[in-house]
Amino acid sequence: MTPDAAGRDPSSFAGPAEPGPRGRDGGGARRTTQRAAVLAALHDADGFRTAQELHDVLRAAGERVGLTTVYRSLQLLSDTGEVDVLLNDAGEAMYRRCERRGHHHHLVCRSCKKSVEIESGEVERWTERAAGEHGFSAVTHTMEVFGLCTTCSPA
Amino acid sequence: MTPDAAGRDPSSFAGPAEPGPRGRDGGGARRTTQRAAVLAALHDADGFRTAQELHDVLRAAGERVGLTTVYRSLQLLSDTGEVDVLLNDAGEAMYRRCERRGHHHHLVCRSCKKSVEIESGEVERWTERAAGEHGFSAVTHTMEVFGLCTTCSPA
DNA sequence: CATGAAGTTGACAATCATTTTCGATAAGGG
DNA sequence: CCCTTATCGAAAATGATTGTCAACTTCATG
Ligand SMILES: [Zn+2]
Ligand SMILES: [Zn+2]
Ligand SMILES: [Zn+2]
Ligand SMILES: [Zn+2]
Repeated sequence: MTPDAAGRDPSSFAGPAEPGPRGRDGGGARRTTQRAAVLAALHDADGFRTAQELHDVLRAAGERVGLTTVYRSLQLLSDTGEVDVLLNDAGEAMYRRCERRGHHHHLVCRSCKKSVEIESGEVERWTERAAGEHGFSAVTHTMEVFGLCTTCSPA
Repeated sequence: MTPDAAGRDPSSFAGPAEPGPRGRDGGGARRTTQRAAVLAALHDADGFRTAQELHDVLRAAGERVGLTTVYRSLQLLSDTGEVDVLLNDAGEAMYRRCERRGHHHHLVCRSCKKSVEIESGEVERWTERAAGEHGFSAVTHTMEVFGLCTTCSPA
């Protein structure tokens, strides 16, 4: 399966995208055309995309990139925090290049997958407090908001 | 009040992944030992469990229940809202029989998976407002809080 | 510019949770 | 008890994601 879709937290449950960058860069990250292509495709999309969708786009655009590489690049990018990941209903990972660097959430269109980055100290504070009241520590959370964007909204 | 049915499958991110309404009505829901066993096992657990974990428990208890049936029963139970579902890091579905019937969230122990049901009008209100400000309609959301419960907390 | 070590790639096989198949079985109304 | 039909469940299928590993780049160095 997916040992860790987000590239962290070896335990069973999901955790949010924690900012804690590991020592990283043990070796040198090379600049390859494939990796650049993936990032570019990701940049063109204004919504979340699955690895396979990105692969299709790349192939359609004439790029010679293997599906395996797309997966690896996305994994890498999400590890370094350059792209955000979220699991859809089917449990499939979807990626998106985000503007904000720190912790934030998303408002995603159920139809076109377009998304807006949102932030909420309110929610952050609430989760901390709620967890604390129950004696839980090392608190993290996940949260995604779905809906229909203006263009996809009926009538 | 929450316009949406609230439940547990709000996201509905993957459009065509909708298998459609189960074999609803048309006949009668029969009382089978297997289905009862699954519900019982679910009742005994005080935390979220995967279909396979539940199957293992049942088999270990001597129950003769097939994995397929466990999956089907859980699907059925979640459809009727009798159990809650959430996806873990690996995108695997985990189920739990909840006390609360309406929309609520969970505080889950990353280690033992024990969980507490929590509710928050604050968060509900916030998501509605945030989505509205961006022109999104038919808003739904997902949110889970993870941490370490008192017994699993180190030192 | 040549070279080699180490990071990368990609076709293909392997995983593995979940679903589908479909003949066998059990539930329950008449 | 009988018959219709929901349900089982073993096995095969599905499908996203990962592992494999030989061939291939990148890039620092001479
Ligand atoms: Zn849209
Ligand atoms: Zn947050
Ligand atoms: Zn615990
Ligand atoms: Zn809520």
